Amino acid sequence: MDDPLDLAFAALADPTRRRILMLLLEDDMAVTDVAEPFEMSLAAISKHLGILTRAGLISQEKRGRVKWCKLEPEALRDASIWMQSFGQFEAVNLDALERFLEHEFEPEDRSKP
Amino acid sequence: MDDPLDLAFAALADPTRRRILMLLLEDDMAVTDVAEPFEMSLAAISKHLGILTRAGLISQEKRGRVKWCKLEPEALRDASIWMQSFGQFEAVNLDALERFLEHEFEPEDRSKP
DNA sequence: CGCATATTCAACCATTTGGTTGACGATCAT
DNA sequence: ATGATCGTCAACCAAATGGTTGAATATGCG
Repeated sequence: MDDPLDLAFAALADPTRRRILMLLLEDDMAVTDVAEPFEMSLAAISKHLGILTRAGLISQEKRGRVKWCKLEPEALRDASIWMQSFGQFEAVNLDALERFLEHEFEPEDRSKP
Repeated sequence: MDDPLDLAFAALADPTRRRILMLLLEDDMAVTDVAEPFEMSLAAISKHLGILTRAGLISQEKRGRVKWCKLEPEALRDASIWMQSFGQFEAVNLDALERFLEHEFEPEDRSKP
């Protein structure tokens, strides 16, 4: 039951946890700051972070009394590779991603508050 | 809770269901034939197939008394793009990627009666 | 018709999940 | 030392999950 794929997919199945990953995409964050935008107790967020950590999707490092959360894309890559084992999907995935990236690579997009 | 990404990732989180998808990669199959390699009741497999169907990962079509199960690659597309984007986020325009991913969280349905 | 095959349904069960609250151990600031 | 802040722990709860059985519903076959 602790198959890495099980853990990764199960972790990704929760919208709160996907939102957390998006937050961490911008920057490493303290647990309290991760929790701030959610209407949910700090303990609940702490649990979600524990699940993401066990799944390998993030890492946590305590410095002082602050525990910093950092995105770890490697585990996602494994899950991604699993999907690519569906040969027929690979082309679809990569094509779609490529189209997206190509479309979004137009300049002057770095002006985000 | 019926966010397509929730359903897709939750469906993929179970090893039995991933094995079923692998089986269907080879060919369309009847429910009984899908169940054959598993040491589990037919009813359990039928439930798993229902979950995969609601997630859009497979489709089921009844012909005669046999219900044929067929892989549906399209639903995997969004989940796969989501994952691959995270896995490769270092290489891309972060702002554009974030805007792209943000679209997944638009159903912020906090309008509870 | 009558029987076998294919699949689901319904009720039940144990375990997991996602959340709460309150107490607690660390750590920093004054 | 005192107190505020950061985060987890423990106990609890409701709901969902993954499985089981046994009955029920189609459908095909002889």
